[in-house]
Amino acid sequence: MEKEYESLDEETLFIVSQTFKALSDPTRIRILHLLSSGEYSVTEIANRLSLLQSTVSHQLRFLKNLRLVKYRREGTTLYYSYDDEHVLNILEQTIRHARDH
Amino acid sequence: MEKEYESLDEETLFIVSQTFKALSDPTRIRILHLLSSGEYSVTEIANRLSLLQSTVSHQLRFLKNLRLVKYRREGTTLYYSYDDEHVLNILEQTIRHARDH
DNA sequence: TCAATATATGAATATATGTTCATATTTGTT
DNA sequence: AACAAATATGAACATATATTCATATATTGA
Repeated sequence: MEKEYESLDEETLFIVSQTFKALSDPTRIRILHLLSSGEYSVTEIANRLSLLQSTVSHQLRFLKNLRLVKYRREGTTLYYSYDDEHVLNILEQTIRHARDH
Repeated sequence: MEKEYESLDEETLFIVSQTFKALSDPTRIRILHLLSSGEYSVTEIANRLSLLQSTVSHQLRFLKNLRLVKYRREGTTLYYSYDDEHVLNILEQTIRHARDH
């Protein structure tokens, strides 16, 4: 029934907490959820979600550092998309779980 | 391939962010991970994880408010255990994911 | 090279959060 | 009622965090 307890090493603890921290902010959740439907430029994300360009850029940097998103350049425009299917699955799974209240 | 985008309502966003916030702190992760192996009293949790009783109590209240843990009384002792299998699964899944670095 | 567009950056601010200390509360025992 | 044991609570503090504003950087085209 219950699993064997194995204490968590520092590194695992850090990675896990960072991952969930990324998913704990409403703005980042909205950005990641939008990216689950395709790729969007910074400006598009800002417009779609009614956020300042600066806010989006800051949060994308955060997500980029954790390798949760990636981008592709086209001229002066950067198209962002998700880069961690596992984490995105967890997010979408939790959204569904939250929706059936 | 990509899922249809459906904007998140306030309530869903709140629940999801709160859930991940619970999982974003190392202390709470350690407590929940310990509870995944059985039920423990506040003092036992504090001793096992080398935390102050007060710290554990505060964090357990946090987790209790989100209904992630529950307790059972036996005299003056409260035995805590997890109360949300779905969230615990997500945590354990992410720990495994983080471990194979 | 200049202008226009898209994005990034840094400082400032306000707010949220985790831990600690001291103490209160609750329950059971004598 | 008095005491001990287990847990909860509240205030204080230090730190982390998200957003905003102003500005910098980078790319393209004329």
